[in-house]
Amino acid sequence: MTLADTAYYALRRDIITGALAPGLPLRMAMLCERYGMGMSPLREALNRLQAERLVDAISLKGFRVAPLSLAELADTTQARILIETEALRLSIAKGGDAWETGIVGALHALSLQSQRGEGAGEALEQRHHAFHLALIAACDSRWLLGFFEKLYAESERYRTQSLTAQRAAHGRDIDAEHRAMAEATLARDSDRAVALLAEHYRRTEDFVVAHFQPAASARRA
Amino acid sequence: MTLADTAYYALRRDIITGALAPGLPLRMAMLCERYGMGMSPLREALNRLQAERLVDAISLKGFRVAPLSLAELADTTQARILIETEALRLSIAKGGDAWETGIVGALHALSLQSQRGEGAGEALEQRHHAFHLALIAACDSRWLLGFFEKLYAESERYRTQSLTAQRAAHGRDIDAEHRAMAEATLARDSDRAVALLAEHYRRTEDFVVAHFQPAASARRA
DNA sequence: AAGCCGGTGATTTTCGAAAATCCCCCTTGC
DNA sequence: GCAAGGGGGATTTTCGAAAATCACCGGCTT
Repeated sequence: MTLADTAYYALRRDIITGALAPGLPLRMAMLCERYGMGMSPLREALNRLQAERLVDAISLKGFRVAPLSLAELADTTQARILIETEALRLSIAKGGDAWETGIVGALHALSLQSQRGEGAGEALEQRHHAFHLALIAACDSRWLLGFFEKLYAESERYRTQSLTAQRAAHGRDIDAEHRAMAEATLARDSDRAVALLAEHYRRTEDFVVAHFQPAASARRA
Repeated sequence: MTLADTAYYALRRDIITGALAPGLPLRMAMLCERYGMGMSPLREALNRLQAERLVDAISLKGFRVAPLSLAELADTTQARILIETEALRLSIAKGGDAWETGIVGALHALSLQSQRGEGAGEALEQRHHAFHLALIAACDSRWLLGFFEKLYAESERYRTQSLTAQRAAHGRDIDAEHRAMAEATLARDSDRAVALLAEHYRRTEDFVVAHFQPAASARRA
């Protein structure tokens, strides 16, 4: 893996987790120090992230972490439901044994980690992503899967801004929602699976809206 | 505008028009010569294009123009219909006078250029893009508009591969299709507008499939 | 006192060379 | 004859400095 790839993944993670706050100006000198490399690989990584809308670039004024806003969150959720419900329908129509197996496995791994409690945030997030990917993995569309990844990353940024996503549990059993989705999907009940998925995302949006800290977004810079 | 931006737009155009053939390896020395700049801005442009799937990058082996295939074309068309039909429905629901005005104007400009005949390929393409954008301009979703741009670019690559897109006219009146779409849209008849749009894209796909020259894709390199 | 102009320092952008890596072909050994 | 190993050249990747641009501040004019 090249340094540019390393920089890309590191920056991506730091932006999604919020280690680099929304709106933060990304000065080259600071980034060189932080990631221990020259500016060439960093600039390449930033250009990729710009195309994914995780950073903004302004000509001759450099880069900054893309800011967050509730209006953008609504758009993201809406797009996400559109993409993933279609991908889920396609998967249900086309998926075979390997796909079903992947869902069952991902759900189990997610459930284990989720009961394990507070400490394991990083792994929990990874398994949550793996589960949602498993659901739509058989859709057989590079475009839909690519859009899914971008939208998932953007959604995750909002979730981490909401009180460190501490147990979204407020009157909500997320494990049960995941189980219900998996069940409807494996039963090849497209309409029910799609409805559950959309509802899942709408609730997540509501939770984020309720706990969103606009202060977390740095000023325009 | 920075050199990197210049390189980005120039490369993007050359890839979409086919001036840089699908599959062609993009050697830095060749690109420096062709675009008259050093490699830093070129590499930044290539990284952006990679995120848009117009070029492939393989670690330590450089970049190449993303290859085309009929399987990918089917996926692109399917994704395009999903995105644009939703964006069209939203636009019809939300659009105001400015939006309607934009459609009428874009349709007129397109029609003028299209009757003007063979010579004006570049301008025709630009107006064709402007028309399709005008239809969905009121959807008020950055994500959907962004996806539209990527999918449009990819579709355009296939169209230019098909016999220089010479008058797709084979038993087809494209102007009439555009007029019908605009009419249904302005009448706020979502279902009919969406059906016409989807049919428009399916026919374009069929035309491309019929005239596609697989030889045009350079070998794996 | 308010507004405009110019200079200085900070920052981004770009270049060209150095370092690292890969590809191809030739040699060598079995 | 064929596979494995190695060397030379081509290519990508990375660095650090130079060039270009911007932002801020103080002074000057009105």
